[in-house]
Amino acid sequence: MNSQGRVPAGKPVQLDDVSKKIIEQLQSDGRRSYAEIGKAVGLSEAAVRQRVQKLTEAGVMQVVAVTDPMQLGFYRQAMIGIRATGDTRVLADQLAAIPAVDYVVLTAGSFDILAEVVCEDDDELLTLLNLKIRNLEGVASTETFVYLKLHKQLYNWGTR
Amino acid sequence: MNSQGRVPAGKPVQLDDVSKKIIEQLQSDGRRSYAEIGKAVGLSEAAVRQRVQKLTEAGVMQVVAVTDPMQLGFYRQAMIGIRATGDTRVLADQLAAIPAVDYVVLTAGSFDILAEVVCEDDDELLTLLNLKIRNLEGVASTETFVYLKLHKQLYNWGTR
DNA sequence: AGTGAAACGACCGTAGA
DNA sequence: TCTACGGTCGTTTCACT
Repeated sequence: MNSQGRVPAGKPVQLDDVSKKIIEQLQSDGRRSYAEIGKAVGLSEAAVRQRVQKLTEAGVMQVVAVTDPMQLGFYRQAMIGIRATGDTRVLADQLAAIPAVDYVVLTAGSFDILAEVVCEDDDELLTLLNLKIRNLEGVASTETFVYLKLHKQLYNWGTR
Repeated sequence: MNSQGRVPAGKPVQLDDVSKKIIEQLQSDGRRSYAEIGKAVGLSEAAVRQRVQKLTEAGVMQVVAVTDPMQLGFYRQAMIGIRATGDTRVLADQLAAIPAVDYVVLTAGSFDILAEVVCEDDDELLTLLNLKIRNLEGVASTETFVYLKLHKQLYNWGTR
């Protein structure tokens, strides 16, 4: 069970080179078999499986399907910078509850919150902005950055 | 092979409910077996396998490992808003080539480019900003939004 | 933490509706 | 595009190191 957000995190984990290699293997193909990964990293299948299980339980890594919004008919994406009053965490919760909002981060800088939204078209984006987001209590002002082209999107944070 | 970015995209695909359910299954666990998914969606193992293959080839979906930067020792993340001169695509290419940059999008608005960076600490972030990003030709000015708390992060764009 | 082996289950290709 | 089926390979469990 795990479609939303990042895992709460278990214990801090120190990764050796072998675990990093295992993660790299799964980053290029999440369905690669443990046996095949084992050959690539020089470990038995069972050992690979144990490590993957631990890494997953610890919240270091998870294997999931990621989808392309464009291919699914969501042609408008945007990042919305929000200047807020009051507790930004409360506001962030409300934003996160909106289905079209797929990313919320609290920031330091001229915005307090950055929220990424995925919409079918400009109409939906406008409605979302004017009737939902800007109506939330604690939203002082917003600035919208409509996506023209998604240029790079990495999922392999951290191993680089 | 596919660790970087979004697939160039094949043909536009119209998804029926069954395919959407298959994607949902894989979004909650990318290693769930085709047989098990078949039971859940009422299809044979072979049929599920065929659909997953097509969805993957079409670039609608991919199964990959995603990792948590924090757990891997990258304690500083930030979004960098960039105002640019000249061709933003050229600049975006240069940004994308920097390993610490995991996300680059060309936008309309008061920034021309948004780039997310993953760093080990403030030192690395400072170096990155001052010596790499702000030195790139075509960067007029930048604004940095240091992440205080990542609040929501969805990978299941598009099915909602 | 790791290996190896045997039973089981998943995966893959092909044939056929 | 789906089901059915058989061969192959991956996974699981367990005893052992």
